[in-house]
This record gives sequence, structure tokens and C-alpha cells, in this order.
Amino acid sequence: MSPRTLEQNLELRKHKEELIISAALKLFSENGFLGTSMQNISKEAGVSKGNLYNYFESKDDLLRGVLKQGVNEFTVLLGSYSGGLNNTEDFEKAIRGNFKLLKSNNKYWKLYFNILTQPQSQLLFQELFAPFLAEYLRIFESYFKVKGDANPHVTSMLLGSTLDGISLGYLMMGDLYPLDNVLDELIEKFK
Amino acid sequence: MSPRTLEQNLELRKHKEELIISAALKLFSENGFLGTSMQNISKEAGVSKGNLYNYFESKDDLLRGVLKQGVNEFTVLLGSYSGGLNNTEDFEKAIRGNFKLLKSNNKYWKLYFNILTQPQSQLLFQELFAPFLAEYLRIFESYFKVKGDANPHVTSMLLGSTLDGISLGYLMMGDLYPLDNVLDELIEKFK
Amino acid sequence: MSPRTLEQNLELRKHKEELIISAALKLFSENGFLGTSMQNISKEAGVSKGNLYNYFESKDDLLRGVLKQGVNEFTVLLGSYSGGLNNTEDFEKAIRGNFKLLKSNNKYWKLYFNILTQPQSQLLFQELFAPFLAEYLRIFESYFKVKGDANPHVTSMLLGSTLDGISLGYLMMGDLYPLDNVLDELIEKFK
Amino acid sequence: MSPRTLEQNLELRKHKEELIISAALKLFSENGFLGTSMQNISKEAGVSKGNLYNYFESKDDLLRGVLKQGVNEFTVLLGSYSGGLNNTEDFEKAIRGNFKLLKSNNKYWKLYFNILTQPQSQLLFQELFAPFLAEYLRIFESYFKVKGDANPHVTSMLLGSTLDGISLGYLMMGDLYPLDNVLDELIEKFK
DNA sequence: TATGAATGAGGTTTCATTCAT
DNA sequence: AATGAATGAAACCTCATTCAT
Repeated sequence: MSPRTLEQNLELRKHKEELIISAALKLFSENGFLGTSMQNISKEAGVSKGNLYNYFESKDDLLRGVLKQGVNEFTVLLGSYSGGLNNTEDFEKAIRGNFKLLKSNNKYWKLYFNILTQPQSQLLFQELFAPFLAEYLRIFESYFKVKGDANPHVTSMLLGSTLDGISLGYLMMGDLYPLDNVLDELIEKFK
Repeated sequence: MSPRTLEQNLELRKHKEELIISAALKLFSENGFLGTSMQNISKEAGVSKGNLYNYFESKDDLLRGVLKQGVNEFTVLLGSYSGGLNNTEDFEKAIRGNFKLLKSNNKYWKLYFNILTQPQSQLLFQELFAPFLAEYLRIFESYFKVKGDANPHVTSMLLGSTLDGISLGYLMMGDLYPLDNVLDELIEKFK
Repeated sequence: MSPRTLEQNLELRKHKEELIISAALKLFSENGFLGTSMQNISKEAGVSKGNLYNYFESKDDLLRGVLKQGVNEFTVLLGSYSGGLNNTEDFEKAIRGNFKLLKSNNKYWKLYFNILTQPQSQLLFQELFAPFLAEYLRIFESYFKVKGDANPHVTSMLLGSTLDGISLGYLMMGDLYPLDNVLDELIEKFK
Repeated sequence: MSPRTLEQNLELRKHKEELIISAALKLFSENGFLGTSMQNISKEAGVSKGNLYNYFESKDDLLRGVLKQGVNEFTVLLGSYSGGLNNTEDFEKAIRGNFKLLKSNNKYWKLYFNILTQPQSQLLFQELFAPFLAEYLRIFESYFKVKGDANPHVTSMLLGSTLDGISLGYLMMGDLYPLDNVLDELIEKFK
């Protein structure tokens, strides 16, 4: 038997890890973190219960894995604003891009809010998301400052909260939520 | 010799029920609904586990009891706007009143968001809160319509979501959140 | 306030006792002894849970009370044969009378078999029913002896078991069981 | 290093399943279904409580498992009569074979009657036993028809009930019940 | 790496019985 | 005699995790 090369092994490992993460994300978003058992995940992923623990130390660790992966996408989004928002057009694009992400990874953001409002996982939340949220706000703050806003920090907080609220509404109500119209109005008010 | 009078019993029941609800609210808000056991609640309330079930049929029923009580407060708030918001002052008062409530019953609203984002309890959420939220939005919509807003429905949705987002932010961050400044800005933008 | 006389009190007590017994019989027969809670009984009887224990020391004691009452009816039946079965007609009457009783107190006999086949209550069963069953068999044995049967004891055991089996079948199947025809055949075979 | 082979696992599973079923049968027959706890069974089987649920979904499911296994034996018995009962000798053998089974699996048949008279489990009973009982009766009915009996259906019902009654008597009284003599007499009367 | 049997703590709920009044 | 709140043990079941292989 020719042993697999190290590379192949890493490849395989990564692939299965993604499989597990994707199964976990699906179930976490559908049933919440506490409402999902390792059993459920192992079945959904087609991986044995025992083997799950070769990839993630614990259920919490798996949650962390799931959340981290989504953070990456967010990082990419943030990266695209690294030059700052230099005009109304940039601002609008940033806002709309934010919700494109939300739509494309609906499950992830449902989980995000589920975790955010779960008192036990607030440390994890801080650790994983706080830096990005801070950066996000800073970008908007800088935009408002350039625009001559009297209190750019507060305005960016308000905008951030508004984005949270809209996200939450859209995630909970689905297409009953008039997302596009609300975004138009939002942009009108903040641009 | 003689049994407790009906009155005494009702008194006793009401008092103990409030005790249990208050203990449950505390723990639910601190640890989430799923993170709180009936055991925990019984200890916190100083009531035996078995007796809990003389007051509430199930853990779900207890949750419902906890949530209902808070709904009442909300109803009172809504009642105070029954005449509609007739000018900027009314509008501002409504917004600020909303957050006065939030501050005074912090624990309740933490639980509210915990439940809202818990996939399993969405039916319960709809049943208990949907009517009030609809009424709330209607009041704002009517205010915006009078003001001549081109799209009062969308504006009220945007406002509602913004209020949600601010509430969430404030509940999660506590006094780190610059609530008053954000509200000033919000009122400025929507009034 | 004129106090109730002793007699009136006894009357009242007896009446309520019967009320409880009747409620218990209904529920025991419908749900089995173990499948019925004291709570259920108290509700069905319209008597408070605590008060139940003023009439019966325990659930087991209540069961005993229920069973005893039915035994009385049986005693009456047996009494009518005290002169022995002196001819085929008497024999036939005895058999048919047995099932008249069964029909008229269907619930009781369902409970009877429920208890009989419940390993835990076998002592109780022995205590309450064994004497009557022995007497019953003796009456039949004597009938068969007079008739010249070679082994009257065994024949009466066979008959007794047959009656049990038919009773069981009828109680379980209800009117789907061709009781009358089966009895005709039975009498034909044993008379 | 390597996981147990599929075969090993099946072996293990089958063995343990039998162990559990056997422990459950013992306790069910000794204490009744409702009088036996999963705890009890797990101790008797030397298996952890949790593991029980890897083999049977619920206590009801375990009961079903226990009952099914005995049904198999019964099927074998029925199979041996598939050619019908063609003469008195066959008939006698069938009757006696029936009780050989009863003796050899005493515990099972105690449980059988316990279940039969438990109002809650009557659906299960119907599902598991009705087909076999019907088949059983059909075989006897056909025997009586050939013999020229005027009402073979009723006679087979009577016989069936008689067998039930004798079984019950024997199971309750043990060796105090003169089984062999009663069977002789029964055969004499029905052959 | 992979399997799934095994564990044991802990979850919700029920229930016979007692107690205060 | 009467009420129904209160208790605490025990029931069924779930679950994260570990273990044998």
C-alpha cells in the first residue's frame, strides 16, 4: 500500500473539516447551537461521532471553527474598503455589499445573531468579532468625518446599529422584509 | 382546622407565581432559555422542583408566562400613544420612552432577543409579539404619513429596525454604548 | 349552627367514599392501576387530593377499597348458589349469571384482570379473591361429582379456566366476541 | 488502530441486544412493564442507562423488541401445523405443544398477559399478536369443520378462550395448577 | 484516521404523599 | 372533613465526550 503523501493527507483533512463545518453551520442555523447535538452533526456530515473529535476538540471548538470561517468572508469585504470610502458611491456600495454578503451566507448570519444573544457565548463573540466590528465602524466614522459630520463617531454607531437591526429583521422575516426599499431609504438618510 | 380561604390561596398563588417568574426571568436573561434548567429556577425561587409544575405546565409554559408579563408593560407604553404622535415632541417622547422601558427592564429585553434569535421559539415569538410590533409600526407609519413622507411604510420599517439595532447594541454593550448620543442623532434624522 | 348528627356524618362519609371508589374504578379500568394518578382520581371524583387521604390511607388502600366493593356483588351471586347446583338448569343459570355480572360491571372485571396479571399485586389478589374462587370451584366440583364425573375436581378447574378465558376474550374484544354462541357451546360441553 | 470490522460490530450489537432483551423480559415478567424502570433494566443487563437507548429508541420500543422475539417462537409453532390438523393425534399434539411452549418460556407469557390486560398497550398488542391469534383459530376451525362440527367457528373460539384461561391459571398458580390433568380433560372434550 | 458502542451526568416531568390552614 | 400548595424521589430520555478496536 503506498502511503498517502503528507500533502494529500492535509488536503483530505481540510476537505473533511470543511464538510463538518458546513454540516454544523446548517444545523446550528436551523436549530440553534444548543438545539443541535454532536450526533445530529455527525449524521449530517456523514462522519462518525468519534471522528468528529479528531477534527475539533469539543462542540465549542467546532462552533469556533464554524464562526471563524465566516469571519474570513467578512475580512475580504472589509479588505475591499481598505482604501476608505471616498464618496457617496463608495458608501452606497459598502452598504449594499454588506447585505449581499448577508444574503449569500444567510445561515451564517442567523447563527451570528443566535450566538450574539446567547449570554454564555459572549466571550467567544468578543474574541472573534469585536476586532472586525471595530474596524467596520472606523471605516464609516472616517467617511462621516470627511463629510463634515459634527459627530462622526456617534453617527457611525447609529449606522452600525441600524445595519444590525435591518439584518436581524431580514433574517427573521425573510422576503417579507422590504429589504431593498429600506436600504434605499437608509442610504438616503446617511449618505 | 379550616382550609385556607379561596382568597388567601389566590393571594398565595399570585405571589409565588410572581416569585417564580422573576427567578426565571433573571436566569433566562443571564444564561439564556436553553442554558437554564428547571432545577436552577427552583433553587433561585426557593421552591421545590415539583412545585414549579403546580404553577406552570412545562418549561415552555413558564417561558410564556415570563414573556407575557413583559408584554403587559409594552402594552401600557403603546397605550400612551393611542392618540397618535401629533408632533415632533410626541415622536421624540415615544422614542425615548421606548428606551426608558428597555433600561428599566433590561433583563426582559435580553431574553426577548435571545428568544427572537432562537429558531425553535419563533412560533411563540410570533404569537406573543407580532401584534404589538405591528401596532408599533403602524403608529410610526401614521406619524410619517402626516409629515408628508413619500414612503411612510418603509420609513417606519427602517425606524423599527434601527430601534432594534440600538436596543441590541445597548443590551450587549451596556454603558459602553453611547445610548443618549445615538438617540439624539436618531431623532434628528427621523423626526 | 346545628352540628350534623353522627348518623348524618356517617351517611355523608359513606356517600363520598362511594363517589371516590366509583371514580377510581372508572379510571383504573380505563387506564390501569399504574396508569392512573391520585390527581386524576381526585379530579374525576370532584374531591381534593388531600381529602382523598382522609378516606383511604394510600393508593393501594384505595385499590383495595375498589376491589372489595366488587367482591360483594360476587358474594351475592355465590349466595344464590348456596343450595348447590342441583340440575342442568341450575348449572346453566349459574354460568349465564356469571356473565350477566360481567356485563353489568364490565369496568370492574377489566380491572380484575389487570390486577391479576400485575405481578406486584398478587398478594392482594390472593387475599381478596382466593376464598371466593375456591368456593366457586367447589360448587361446580360438587355439581360434577353428583353427575358422576370421574374427576370432578379437574373438570371444575377446566371449567373455571374456561370461564376465565371467555371473560378475558369478551372484555378485550367487546361485542366482537360471540359471547352467547360460545356460552351455548360451553354449556353443551359441560352440562 | 483499525476500527472494529462491520462484522464484529454486528456480532457485538446482536449479542448485547439479546442481553438487554433477556434482562428486560425477566424484569417485565417479574414486575410488569410499568413496574420496571429503565434503570432496573440497565442494571440487570449490566449496561449503562444511556447505552440502552443506543439499542432501543424508548421503553416502548424495548417492549416491542421483547415481544417480537417471542412472537418468533410462536410462528415456528404455527408453522408446524401448516399442513393442518388431520386427525385426533395432530390435534392433541397441537394442544400439548402449545403448553410446552408456555412452560419453556414462562416469563414471556406472563408478560403477554400483563400486556394484554394493560389498557395502554392494546394497540401494540393488536399489531403484534392479532395476526397470529387469527391464524391459530383458523387452524382449529378447519379441524372442527372437517370433524363435522355444526359450528366450527364458535367451537374454535371456545377452545381458544379455554386455552387462554388455562394458560392464565397455570402462569398464576405455577405447579399448584394440575395442568396435565386439565389438558387431558380438555382434549377429551374437544377432540 | 475512523468507527460506533459506552458512559454518566443532567435534563424535564410525574407522582404518591404530607402539611399548613 | 376539606383544600391545594409543597415535597422529593424517581421516571424517561439526551448528550458531550471517551474508549476499544
